[in-house]
Amino acid sequence: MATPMNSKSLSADMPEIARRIREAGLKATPQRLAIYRELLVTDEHPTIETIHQRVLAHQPALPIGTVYKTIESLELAGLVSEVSLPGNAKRYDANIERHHHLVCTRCHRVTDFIDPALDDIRPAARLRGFRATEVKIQIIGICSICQKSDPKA
Amino acid sequence: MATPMNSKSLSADMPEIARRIREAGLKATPQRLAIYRELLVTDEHPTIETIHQRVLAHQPALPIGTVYKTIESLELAGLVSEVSLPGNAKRYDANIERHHHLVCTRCHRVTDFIDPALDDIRPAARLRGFRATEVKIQIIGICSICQKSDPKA
DNA sequence: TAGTAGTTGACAATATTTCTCGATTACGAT
DNA sequence: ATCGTAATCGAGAAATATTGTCAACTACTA
Repeated sequence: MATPMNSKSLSADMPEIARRIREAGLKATPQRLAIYRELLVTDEHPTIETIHQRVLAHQPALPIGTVYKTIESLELAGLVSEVSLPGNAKRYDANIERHHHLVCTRCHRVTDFIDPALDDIRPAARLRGFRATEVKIQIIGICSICQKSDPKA
Repeated sequence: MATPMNSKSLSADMPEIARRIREAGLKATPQRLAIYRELLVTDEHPTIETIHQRVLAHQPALPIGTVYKTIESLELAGLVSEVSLPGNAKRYDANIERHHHLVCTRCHRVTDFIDPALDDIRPAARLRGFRATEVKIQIIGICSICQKSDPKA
């Protein structure tokens, strides 16, 4: 399999972003391009609130309701996925590759983590009729940055 | 290892529930007993709203704010844990044993799933300094009940 | 270039969670 | 058994997060 174009390489490539949106059956409006782009250029799994603040830097006066609706349509189209994490607000991710998450309990940063070995997990025999389509793994712990800042805690 | 007392066996054993609460350093108030009990007798990972409705059957006029505060204190005491799942409201679980979750995308039921083999997952070498303390696994798919009601979808 | 379905903007409404503070209560110490 | 006290509860306001409504607008198709 060829290396898929990753998120970062898309950061300034608006025509490519527009193409993806149209390919998914959605209209390529400037609001959608800007919002989708914010999700593509970050790996921080931002909330709607954070996405909104960042898009405002480029698109003044974009109402937050539009961010909600846009994320919803991107999610239905399969371009974006909700990430279930502790906390009040939902978080979103434009990384469609199969990947897992490292969750730091101290700084709450969530890092993407790709490991094909984990993808092979198939506890099928024990699932008593459950037909699994996907496995999501969260590794909870302390990230390297937090360990350095206070190694013993 | 002896079989731990599971949640179901506690369902009507209020003295034992009170003992656990005191052991965790909390006062054993009637409200707390009722709320903690609701979480112990179900495996449905209910929301605060659902817990509130169920407790109301036994304790009329209990305000929902008290449910929020009680769940928070139980969580801080380590008796209850938040379960991160898709959806708007947080969900809670009194099952402290190490376990994972089967998430049905059709009926949204979440079933506990214990598999010691999965507990051995240690992707340490690839984690570049991340110190893992816990692995949470969600198996996403279609549960057996939903498969029967519409096998091909 | 016009028609149309899909989308946006403005804002109301609802849902979820946290906070404040005076009243009450569980529990250890008398 | 009663008291003192810190923890907890009850009531309700407030803050935060999300969804809904609908008229105006616009990207895309023909």
